[in-house]
Amino acid sequence: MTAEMEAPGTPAPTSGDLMDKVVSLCKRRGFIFQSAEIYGGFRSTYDYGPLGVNMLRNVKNAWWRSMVQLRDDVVGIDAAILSPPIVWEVSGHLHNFTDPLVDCRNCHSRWRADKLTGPCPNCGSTDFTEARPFNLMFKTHAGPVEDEGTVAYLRPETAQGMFINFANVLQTTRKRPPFGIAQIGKSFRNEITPQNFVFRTREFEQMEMEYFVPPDEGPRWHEYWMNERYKWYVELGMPPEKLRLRPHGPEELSHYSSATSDVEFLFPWGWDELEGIANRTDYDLRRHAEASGAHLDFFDPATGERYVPHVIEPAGGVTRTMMAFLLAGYDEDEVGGEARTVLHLHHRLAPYQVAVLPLSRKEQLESMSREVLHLLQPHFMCDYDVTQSIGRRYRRHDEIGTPWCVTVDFDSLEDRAVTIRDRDTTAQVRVKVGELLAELQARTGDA
RNA sequence: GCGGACGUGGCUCAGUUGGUAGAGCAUCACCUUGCCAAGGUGAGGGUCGCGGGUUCGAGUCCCGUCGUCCGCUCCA
Repeated sequence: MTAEMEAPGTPAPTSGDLMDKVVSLCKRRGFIFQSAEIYGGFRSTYDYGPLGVNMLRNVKNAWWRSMVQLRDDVVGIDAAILSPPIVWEVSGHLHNFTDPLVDCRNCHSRWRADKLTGPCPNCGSTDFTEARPFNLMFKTHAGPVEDEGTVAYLRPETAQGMFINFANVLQTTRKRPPFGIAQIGKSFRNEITPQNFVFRTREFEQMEMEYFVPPDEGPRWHEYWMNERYKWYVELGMPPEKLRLRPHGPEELSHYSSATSDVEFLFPWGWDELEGIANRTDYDLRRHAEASGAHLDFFDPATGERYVPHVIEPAGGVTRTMMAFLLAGYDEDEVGGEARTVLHLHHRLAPYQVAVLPLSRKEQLESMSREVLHLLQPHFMCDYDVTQSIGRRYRRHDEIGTPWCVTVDFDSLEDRAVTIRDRDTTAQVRVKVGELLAELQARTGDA
């Protein structure tokens, strides 16, 4: 595919209330709740409910599967969230994540003090508030005494965990460039303005991979990972017309990057970032090697060369990815003249893959249904629902994206067969219980 | 943090010039039906975000606070 060049923030042709509908669905069905809601809520924090936690986990598993499990050149780690100030001094975050900010008392606009040389560009006033340093990192104290010596930071990105463990991983895995270290975990940024539901929150979860390559191969691998990452979303059912790759302009680049491209999704408010693929060059390894004295380079016995690898980093947000799939999958259509809400989610992302439904509450049906449930549970995330009519239960599962419903009816007691009902087509197929698992596994397309 | 709008049961909302809370949907139970949100009966659920003030009396007026949305900001 080719990268499009449209400006960010292009208005989306999506209906304005799609966002409201998805947010409402999330709350109503138990995907996402506002945190500390019974106390009036706590800004920018969200709790994931019984359905949300499944989907969130599925997003992470799908990423891990594609980035680690299916590759022989990438290994995973899980590094600490608490970290000493030196890590962030060296990484540049202590400096570059700190902005001195002033407010114009006249027009109430906000400016960066270090970039403001004269009067307010907005209104010409010179009446500013005092400059206050605003650091995006959460600071805390590790240990019983709160003094300068105990300062610790919550990581604002997971990436540094990979850099400071570079030598450890190299030594223990016998990997050699090109190879990668992947990590999924929480990061924290004290954003001035969290926004758009779970799109930008102060506590968030990242999926990052640092891919270490010989210095002259950076651009080639950058291109490679842009394409790989784009394909990942498409494979999970993201419509290509709602996805694009957008290269950053020179002025947009973060302090560590020589080139960055974003995978963007067409959110209801416009194109916005799901994932950034950055060429971090040798910036981080070199800085940490200098500051720590550790050898963060690679000796290639074949050529006799020693070099500091360059790093290509695909870094995605877990919660905004989940949100994008919810928005892309949300649909309202008609079945038999009745309106229904349906979430077209890839089976690997849906909170439940299968719902087992006895046609009625008769003892024998329930008993056989539980037998079917226990047959499927080791292989699929399953729900079991006996309440109210079968039609209502189909609609409930349409709304939360369950791809397949398995219904046990009165004939099942005689012929040992059940009905598989498909979410997208509502088509039904009769299958013997003995062949049910194989049939469902075939439908996933997963070998 | 600043400016603007808003905050009533799980959801969507109604509550008239201040007089002591309603509807639809949803949920649950029973009956009925037996493959696409059917019907009947009944039930649970709200100190109207929270705190204070004015008043004989506040969901309705005033102040503060928390939260949501839109702008300034940012990037997973």
